[in-house]
Amino acid sequence: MLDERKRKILQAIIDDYISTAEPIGSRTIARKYNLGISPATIRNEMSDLEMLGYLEQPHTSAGRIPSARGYRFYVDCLLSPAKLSENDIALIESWYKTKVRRIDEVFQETAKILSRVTRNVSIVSAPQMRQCTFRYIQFLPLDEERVIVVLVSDTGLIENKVIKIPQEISLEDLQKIAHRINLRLTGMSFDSIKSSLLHEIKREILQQENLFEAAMELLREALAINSTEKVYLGGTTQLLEQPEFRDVDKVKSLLGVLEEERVLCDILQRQNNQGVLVTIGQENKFSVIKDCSMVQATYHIDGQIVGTIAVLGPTRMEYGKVMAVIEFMNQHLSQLLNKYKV
Amino acid sequence: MLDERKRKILQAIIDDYISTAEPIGSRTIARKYNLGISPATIRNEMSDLEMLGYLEQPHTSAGRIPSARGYRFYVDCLLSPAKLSENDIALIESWYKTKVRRIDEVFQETAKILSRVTRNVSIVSAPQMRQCTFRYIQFLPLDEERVIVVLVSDTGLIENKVIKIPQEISLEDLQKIAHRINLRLTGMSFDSIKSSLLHEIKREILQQENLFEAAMELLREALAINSTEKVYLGGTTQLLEQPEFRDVDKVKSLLGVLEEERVLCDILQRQNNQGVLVTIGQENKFSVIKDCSMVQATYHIDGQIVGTIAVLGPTRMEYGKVMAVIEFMNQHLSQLLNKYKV
DNA sequence: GTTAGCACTCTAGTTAATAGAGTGCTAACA
DNA sequence: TGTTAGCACTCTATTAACTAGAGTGCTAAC
Repeated sequence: MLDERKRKILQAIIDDYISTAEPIGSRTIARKYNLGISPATIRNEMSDLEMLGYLEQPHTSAGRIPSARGYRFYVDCLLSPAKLSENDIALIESWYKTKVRRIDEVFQETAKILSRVTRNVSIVSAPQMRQCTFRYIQFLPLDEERVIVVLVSDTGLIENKVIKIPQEISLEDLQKIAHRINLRLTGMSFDSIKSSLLHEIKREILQQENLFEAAMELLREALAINSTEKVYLGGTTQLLEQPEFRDVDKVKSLLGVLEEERVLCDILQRQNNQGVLVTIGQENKFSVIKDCSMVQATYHIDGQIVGTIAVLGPTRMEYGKVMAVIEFMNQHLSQLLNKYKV
Repeated sequence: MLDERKRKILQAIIDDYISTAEPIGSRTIARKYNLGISPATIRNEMSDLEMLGYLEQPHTSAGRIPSARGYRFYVDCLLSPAKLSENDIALIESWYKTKVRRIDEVFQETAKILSRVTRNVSIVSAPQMRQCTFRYIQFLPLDEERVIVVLVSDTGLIENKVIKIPQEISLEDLQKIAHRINLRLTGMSFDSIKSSLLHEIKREILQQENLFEAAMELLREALAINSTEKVYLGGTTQLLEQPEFRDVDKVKSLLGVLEEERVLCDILQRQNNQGVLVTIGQENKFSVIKDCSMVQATYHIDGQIVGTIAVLGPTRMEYGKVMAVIEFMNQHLSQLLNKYKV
């Protein structure tokens, strides 16, 4: 659709704008990039590119900047698949190694690394337990009134919670109940453990005389552990580095949104294909980030979607690098999680 | 030291400055606060107050603003102990109630509430396990290569971690070891569990033939769980609301610091008395927050210091309200934690 | 001791002027 | 026909000059 020369000029403009954040004029292009044509010719081409919607002008006598459509074309057609630099890879791997591995630390650390390498805000959603498979439930003693419920998933996720128990139930009772529950639920996905099933188990335990009611309550509470999805955020400070966020009010509105965990979950779109997804400007559903771009990928365990990692920044983003980082980190994280898996 | 009239004027100026963030002139004071004296008189008094170091002038023809010393006097002598409004109390309690109680959620929630009510940044340090008492250690199965170590403290803190086990050790072996360890360590503070003691236990287990080496490694790893102190941060966005942080660079440097968990720990000073501690401007040891003030309190369980809650904001802070909130939340949190305690 | 009056100071905001970057058009050129 | 040089025109950002306003500090009167 675009001839070779237009592509080259568009690429030059976008590359330049990404690194300088300043509108680019025809002279600059002619000087910096040896395309063998004069500024005047470039001017004509730029005018065409603007007509076609790939560029826009902040005002008449300024240079051009890429439009959302320009970025889209850049990402889809102009970007050669970049490889991460040796340096970055080494950096990433060393960071991962230094930290002790508790599973939630892995996510926190991933968010941190992502933001440092890309110099943008990162969002990492942890696997939702509800998508995992039930492995077992266990009760540990705490005191006369309370026990610790430990819920373990197939993927090695562990949740614990302190809950009250009625006086009439002993720890031994609970452990018996846990045993029964485990027999019935092991291997099922948390999602498929519906209340109908719980009713069945309840009937079974009913024969175990009077403790069913309390026990059921307990179980329901225990299974409620995994209701909220966890999201890890990294490098919100990076926002302030970007010239497009020189304005405090802009930062404020964006940071405000990022603090809301629920909104974050919504922003991340679950997707099923393995690739890296780039959303540019208004393509985002949420108006707060309509002048931001997001690069995200979803990681899997055994083909099951478990979570998403993403980088959020201004539309003027180093797409090539960010995409490479996201891809690399995604693989890395998947590997790491598979180690934890049974 | 200051006569009644000077106090009244100083109080008026600081009150006004706290709410407006603008330098105050003598006319304004005369108009807003009915002190029964003319602007000229107030001017003289203000001049005195400046000489004494309680006020300062941004430039000759501007009004006066409080100095750090002025704030200090205000906090120490002028502030009548404020009570929280019914409204705020209701708000706080409703917030606490809505959330499910997992112990780390309590801290996260506390940070959030603190920042919302005070409209400032809040910092909450969680109890360090090392200051708590060992209750028991338990191993739960995960797969052939890994087990989950669960560490439970006296205060109801629970830590878990997935660790590798050498092939030659069975889960039963581990449980025996756990039993022995528990016999020896229960009731001791984590801090007092030194390597010398571990050596002793090692010798004991040694008789249990070949698994001591691996088991010790395991235990050491397990006990390392609680090495890092956890800090919860709330409402960093609130910073941007304050006019003193209109400047992006200021925000950047402060937010950058707040992202470093280690620095946060250092900023919070452990203190032994029960009261609320106010640190104003340069009184802070850390230069990054030298134009900030901090209000903090330390919460206890059984007289043991376990953690700190704090509010950080510009020196121009609603000290009265913030102090009241900190005090209230501190008590509230202590109660809550004592519920979790054995 | 308090107050009114007044000259003086400093800032923040407004206006005016200027330099610079960039465009678009026209006409010449290969 | 595509490319290029030249030039007038446009718009912004920066600087400089100016002004209004708020506030002080001093003096003299009450």
